[in-house]
Amino acid sequence: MSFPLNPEQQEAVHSTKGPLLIIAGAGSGKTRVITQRVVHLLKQGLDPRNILALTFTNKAAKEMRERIGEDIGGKQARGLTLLTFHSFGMQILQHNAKLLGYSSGFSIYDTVDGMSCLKESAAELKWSADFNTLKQAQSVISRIKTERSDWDEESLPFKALYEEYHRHLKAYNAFDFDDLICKPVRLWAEHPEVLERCRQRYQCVMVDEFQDTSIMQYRMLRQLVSVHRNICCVGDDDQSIYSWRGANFENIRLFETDFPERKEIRLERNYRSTETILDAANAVIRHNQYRKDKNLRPAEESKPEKQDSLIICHFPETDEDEARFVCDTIRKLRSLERVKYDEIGILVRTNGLMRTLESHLLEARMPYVVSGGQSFFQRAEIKDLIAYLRVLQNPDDDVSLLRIINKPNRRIGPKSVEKLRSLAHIRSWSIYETMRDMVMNKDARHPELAESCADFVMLLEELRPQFMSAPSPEVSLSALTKSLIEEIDYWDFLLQQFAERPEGAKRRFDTMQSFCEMLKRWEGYEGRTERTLKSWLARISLITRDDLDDEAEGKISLSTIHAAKGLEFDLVLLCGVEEGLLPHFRSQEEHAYDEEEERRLFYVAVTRAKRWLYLTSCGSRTKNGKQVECQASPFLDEIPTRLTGAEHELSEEDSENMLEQALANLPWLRDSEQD
DNA sequence: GAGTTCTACTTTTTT
DNA sequence: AGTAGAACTC
Repeated sequence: MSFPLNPEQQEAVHSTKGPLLIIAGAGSGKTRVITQRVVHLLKQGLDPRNILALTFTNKAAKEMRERIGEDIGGKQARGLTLLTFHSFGMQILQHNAKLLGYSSGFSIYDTVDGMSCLKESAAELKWSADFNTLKQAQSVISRIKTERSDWDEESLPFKALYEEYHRHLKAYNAFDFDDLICKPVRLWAEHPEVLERCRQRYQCVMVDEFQDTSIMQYRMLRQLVSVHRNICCVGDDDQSIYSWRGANFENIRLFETDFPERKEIRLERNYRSTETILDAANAVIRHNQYRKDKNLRPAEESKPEKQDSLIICHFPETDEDEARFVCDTIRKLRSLERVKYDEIGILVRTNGLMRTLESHLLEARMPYVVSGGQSFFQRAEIKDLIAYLRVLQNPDDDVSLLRIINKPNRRIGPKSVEKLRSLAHIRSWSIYETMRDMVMNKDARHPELAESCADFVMLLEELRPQFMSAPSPEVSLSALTKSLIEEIDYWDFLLQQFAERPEGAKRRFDTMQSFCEMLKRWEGYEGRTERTLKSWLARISLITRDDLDDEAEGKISLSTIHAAKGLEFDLVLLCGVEEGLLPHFRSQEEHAYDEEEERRLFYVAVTRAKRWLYLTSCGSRTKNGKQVECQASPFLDEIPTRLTGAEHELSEEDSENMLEQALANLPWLRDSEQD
């Protein structure tokens, strides 16, 4: 990737005034352009404090920060604001919490926390809502808050619940994910002086993955830059795969109308993939109607020494065969083409498909990492631990408090909780305040309740000052957290819970230990300015996936297509290219647009491949324990047949080559290390 | 209030 | 298949 910038890229980097829209096809060196542009701005003498760069994932932010650091040195980039949209929103809220009637130690609720809050709100309204209705309510509320839809017949019945939910959030001093965007927008509208300060500061704004912005995020941007209009958005409508969480790729068109004076640059030279793969990708995406027309073409400079391989479509009988085929292919290409493990990506549409693949990789002793899937921070034991920390930071957080009130068992069961709740309600206090008052004032009316709450209250009262004054030279947060785990004897609690399977308890306990290790590393990081509990909580509440993929080196990536966006591999194996999976059947019921999104997903998967692309589609697969018949995905037919080949049996020559390679690889003969 | 057994259903994707 | 929640028993 050390080619000089091509003319379009040059232009993008050097256009620093006024609105700029960069349509960047897959593999067109987008990240490089953004980082170079930042570097260029800095070299022009712009104060890094005046630059705001927004991304969608922590991973992207991290990568960009590293690349800028490499180019210009971290020191010169200090003060640069390079954040995810959500972190940016959170920062604004932290600085202005008071104006919204919050305090700055607020909690941030993920979907699960939000659901418990919603449940309580429903109970408050005497709704006997079942889980599915609540799920629906949650998605309606989110749609409203991202401005995907307005109140209509479908959502209106939930309006009372919506309001109650927000009353609860506020009482708990908590925000949900969507609040991190929509509250700052409202804050700016109601307090122009706050907006003005931001405008003054951020003279130059850049947005990555612009096609993933929601309408609310777009409004946020527009508010921010409407005066100086120095905004650069980089995106690719063909890679918009997040509309289910509010992404609105039409924002690209909105941008064109709102900023008629914009400059528009297209990056269509692809530095990543072989011509075969590009042809396939172009052919597929052409079937989409709602898109900006573009065509990826190979960059002239790109490597003629690499020969083009056909795209292999393979149709195994079952998912077991598919997994076996994946392992065989990896073995073969490693041997014949010397593909390295970390240049291999196995992509799937749904997390559910990973299990079989994983077990075969394990059996074949192939090193791999999974990205996507349940995050470290969503595991029950970690959520418990975080709930403790949150309650210490923010005692009004009833949701977190209730999560741990009886973990480990303190004889505060549903009955007691109900009582506490009604007492709290009467006085409009938080549950913690209610408990504390009861214990401290030896409430004679509820002796048993006060009795059972006493230890818990005393524990928290004792811990809070310690945590609040940490870190001090003597005590670190991580040490405190470790002792917290001891104090509550979580280990014992786990043993009880996993009486039958002590390994399960062990695993969970280890997870908690690694949480402490992470905290320790975070604390130890020298560039850190704030090491308080508050900032740690803020930091981790926006990490949903493990962006901390430390040890991906030398390992195969097993990933959902969504999680693979932005990555590239020499060899991509896309599994489960089946009707109902890709396109996913849930998408077929709804809008016509959704078929296009599924196609974009397929397109994203295809364009991850640099040299070899394998697509598999099974005759049947095990789903939820039962064997289900499968049909090949219609998307497969959109790849011109001249580009595809069926997988052939290994020829004699291949086998010989493989044997030869294997021998050459024997440790005592090998002279050069690989992987 | 805690522990046990049974049922139902899950996940499409993630900040 | 595995888990979470509900119902049921002590």
